[in-house]
Amino acid sequence: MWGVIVETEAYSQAEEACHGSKKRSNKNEALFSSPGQLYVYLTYGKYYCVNIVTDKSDWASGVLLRSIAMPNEDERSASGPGLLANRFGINLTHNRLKLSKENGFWISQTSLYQEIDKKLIQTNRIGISQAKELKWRWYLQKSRSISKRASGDKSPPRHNAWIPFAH
DNA sequence: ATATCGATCGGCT
DNA sequence: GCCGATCGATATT
Repeated sequence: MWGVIVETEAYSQAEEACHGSKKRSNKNEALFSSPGQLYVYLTYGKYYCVNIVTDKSDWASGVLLRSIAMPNEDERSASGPGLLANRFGINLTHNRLKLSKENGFWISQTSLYQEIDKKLIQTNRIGISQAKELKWRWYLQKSRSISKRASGDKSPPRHNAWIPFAH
């Protein structure tokens, strides 16, 4: 099972919206681990969210995977962090997992890369109450698989599918 | 088109 | 008891 990551958000210990900005505990320990590991948490009692740790150890950081466009699937099947985790079967047992082929989860460049329109929109993160001013959310402008808009965002296009996964 | 709301639950106060 | 890095349904402009 695979797809193209089309929407992400960044989080860092340096700002208040990051789960690791205030306390370090068993719950968020993964955020402080080394790059390439997963930080998975339960949100709203219902959904899991998946981050990839990016910065050095002992410095909380992560990129939240928000949407993935998948071939031969509904364009919204992994459109949003909770749906994404669901679709890929990721839960708390994957917390602290290191990305690698051996572990069954990894990221690589796709052969479709040349065909994809790589224009990005950079805007505000969704669902946070602090550090709202930071524009640390990015998505592929032409993707049809973007999650709901942040307030004040312009609507992502739902026409003009950006090539690969037309049904 | 935006706004509000309920479901659901582990961790914290 | 309160609160979420959510989602889908419903209500309202």
